Amino acid sequence: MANKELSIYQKIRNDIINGDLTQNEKITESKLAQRYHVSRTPIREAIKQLELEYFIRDGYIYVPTVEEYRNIFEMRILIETHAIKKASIVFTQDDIEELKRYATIGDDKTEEEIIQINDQFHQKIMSATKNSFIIDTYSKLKSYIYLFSKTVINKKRPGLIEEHQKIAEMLEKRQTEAAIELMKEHLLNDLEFSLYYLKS
Amino acid sequence: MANKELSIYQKIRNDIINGDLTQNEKITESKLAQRYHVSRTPIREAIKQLELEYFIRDGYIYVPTVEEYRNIFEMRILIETHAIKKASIVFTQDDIEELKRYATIGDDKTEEEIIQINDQFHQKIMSATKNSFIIDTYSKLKSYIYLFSKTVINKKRPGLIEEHQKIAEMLEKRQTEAAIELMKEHLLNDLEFSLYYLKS
DNA sequence: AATTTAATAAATGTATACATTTTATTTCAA
DNA sequence: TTGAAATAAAATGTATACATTTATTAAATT
Repeated sequence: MANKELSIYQKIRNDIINGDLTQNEKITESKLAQRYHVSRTPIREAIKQLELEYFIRDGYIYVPTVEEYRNIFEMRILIETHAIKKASIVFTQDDIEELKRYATIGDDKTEEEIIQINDQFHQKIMSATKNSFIIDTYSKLKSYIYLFSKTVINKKRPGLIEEHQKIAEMLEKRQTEAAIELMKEHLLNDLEFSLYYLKS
Repeated sequence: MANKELSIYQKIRNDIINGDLTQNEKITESKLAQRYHVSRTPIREAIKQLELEYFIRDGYIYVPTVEEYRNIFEMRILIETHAIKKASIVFTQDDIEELKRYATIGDDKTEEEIIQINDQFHQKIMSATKNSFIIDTYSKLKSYIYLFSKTVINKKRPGLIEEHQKIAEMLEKRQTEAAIELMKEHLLNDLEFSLYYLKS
């Protein structure tokens, strides 16, 4: 699986997502350095990044409570509805076509590929802001977005693709408010569906 | 001036704000290490933090263009209007009273004290979100918020205090939409006023 | 002279030793 | 036993040496 090429950051993140690094265990630089056979220096960089993305906090793997997961999504909804508003103003028909392509997924695709395509859908909408600071903030949620996307795809959440298509349609018709509402619902559906599985 | 207690991060940030570290100059770890008489290790941490706050980018001091300053404020407005919406729902009269105190500034205060009190005003509103992720995102703008606040206070922007008071009033009357609009205007006024001085 | 290639220098990345601080453990007095 | 003080251990912070990558300069060929 070409694991050699993964950065330390990615390895640790994967191990957290897959539960190989257990919660409640104190994270120390030395322990991780041993585990991944590198010195403390690159471990530190990785921890910094993971703290930034709310995966590690105060030396522990951070497992959000349900309430905190809702907070993460409150933030995501705030950002993405803002982007939708912009998109409905600035997107050309070409942009809409591109978006629609990301909302159509052949059944020959692997799980990881579907995650990527769904990500492109949301990323495309974010691009409408033309605001690197906002896009950057969105990116800091990407570890959680990935975690949720993984769950949603793996457990085959019903309605997922259709919701993306509907959002694209409403943008095409310039029905801003409807598009905003659909996006909000879409994200909340992802949240509730995933919570059901993440709680266990 | 008890400069000894400032962290490297704060020293570098101050030097950027005061123009002692000039734009267009390539930032290298070694150079800064020499300048501040420490090793590269703590310099790296500081640079990381300043990159996070958009003060350094790609090895250079990042001086936003006017358009980019507007983008920073677009983000700030998005966050703070969201907070205002929440505040107008959840703030008790006690909260409002506290807010009003931050909107009243005696003329015995130093510039730095006024900056602090104004910050408390905005921070109090942010607290209404009860969302640590959103508050954290707001905090990442704090270096710029500080820079703008410094300008606005130092150049004595007219209307500043009155705007804070009006916002508190509208919250008290639970006039959500009006409060949102006032906050938006307030921030845009800060922006435009400061741009006038920062452009030179 | 211009453009590619080689050589050099300088930057960042990484490992490691040492310093300082924080946390855990032991010892002793009440 | 409980709790405070002393000690030990372990963690993070810092400095520094070395490795690797990237950028710069010099050389060489067309």
